[in-house]
Amino acid sequence: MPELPEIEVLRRSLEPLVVGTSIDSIRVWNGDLREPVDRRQLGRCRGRKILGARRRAKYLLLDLERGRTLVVHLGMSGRLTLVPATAEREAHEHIGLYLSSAQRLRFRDTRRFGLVFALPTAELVDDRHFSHLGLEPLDEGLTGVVLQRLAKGRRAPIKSFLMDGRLVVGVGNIYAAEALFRAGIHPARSAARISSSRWELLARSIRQTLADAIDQGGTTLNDFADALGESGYFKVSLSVYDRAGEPCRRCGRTIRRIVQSGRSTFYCPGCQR
DNA sequence: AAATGAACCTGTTTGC
DNA sequence: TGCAAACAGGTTCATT
Repeated sequence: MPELPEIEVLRRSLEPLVVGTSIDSIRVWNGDLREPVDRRQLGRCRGRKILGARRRAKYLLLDLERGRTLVVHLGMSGRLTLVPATAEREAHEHIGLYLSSAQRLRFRDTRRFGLVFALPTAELVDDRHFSHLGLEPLDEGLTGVVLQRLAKGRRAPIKSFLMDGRLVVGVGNIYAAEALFRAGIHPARSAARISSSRWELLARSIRQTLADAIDQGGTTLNDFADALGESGYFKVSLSVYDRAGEPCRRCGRTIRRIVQSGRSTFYCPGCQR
């Protein structure tokens, strides 16, 4: 479900609800995720107050008292929602964080591509999950000039470039397609063969697309929801993603679906060159 | 080094 | 109707 906008929406919805509460206890019903849950390490979060909620790439970071950070990644199908502490365990609910507010932060992930772990806050930047990550697209550092420099010598398609987390983070399959549509760039075009002016346009398009999606609560295709279970509305604004066979809203040509690196790509043959 | 495909999972949709 | 194949928002590893 989740690309940068969805995680950011989750972060913003969660922050006012949990900051200031303490983690009273932690229950791991099923520690079988992308990496096995380290119950011991997670247990060290117990008794600590939640000080803030940050985001890095598609990771949600809950900063705790005394220098620890709880990290959550939703993978493809993960959800993190706040429910009453007494709520029944639901199907595929892996972990419950019982808070001092008598609520439970429920992590559930059907496909188990997600992650939950904790570590000293100071070790975050050097941790293997974070140390190789690229630019945050909403930061000032993401400019056409910088992107073009990163693309030097890369002949892979621009869509693969955008989805490579070592270069730019947070842009997944939906928003790569949408940003390229907005910039009028064909997804199969080699990254090395994009002009300076189009790199500037693309940088702005990425930022605008993500910002718009955040404003509309993210994209709910099947089951994305914020901390209170609310769906996002950006789906109705999608220009190309999952619209194969339908007419382009801008030029009327039929949206196409191709496969790149094993993932579906959607684009308009009229608007994107 | 860069690029591609497969793998990790379960649930839902599609097509014969 | 039933069954099997295809497909799904991500990341990482192995192989060219």
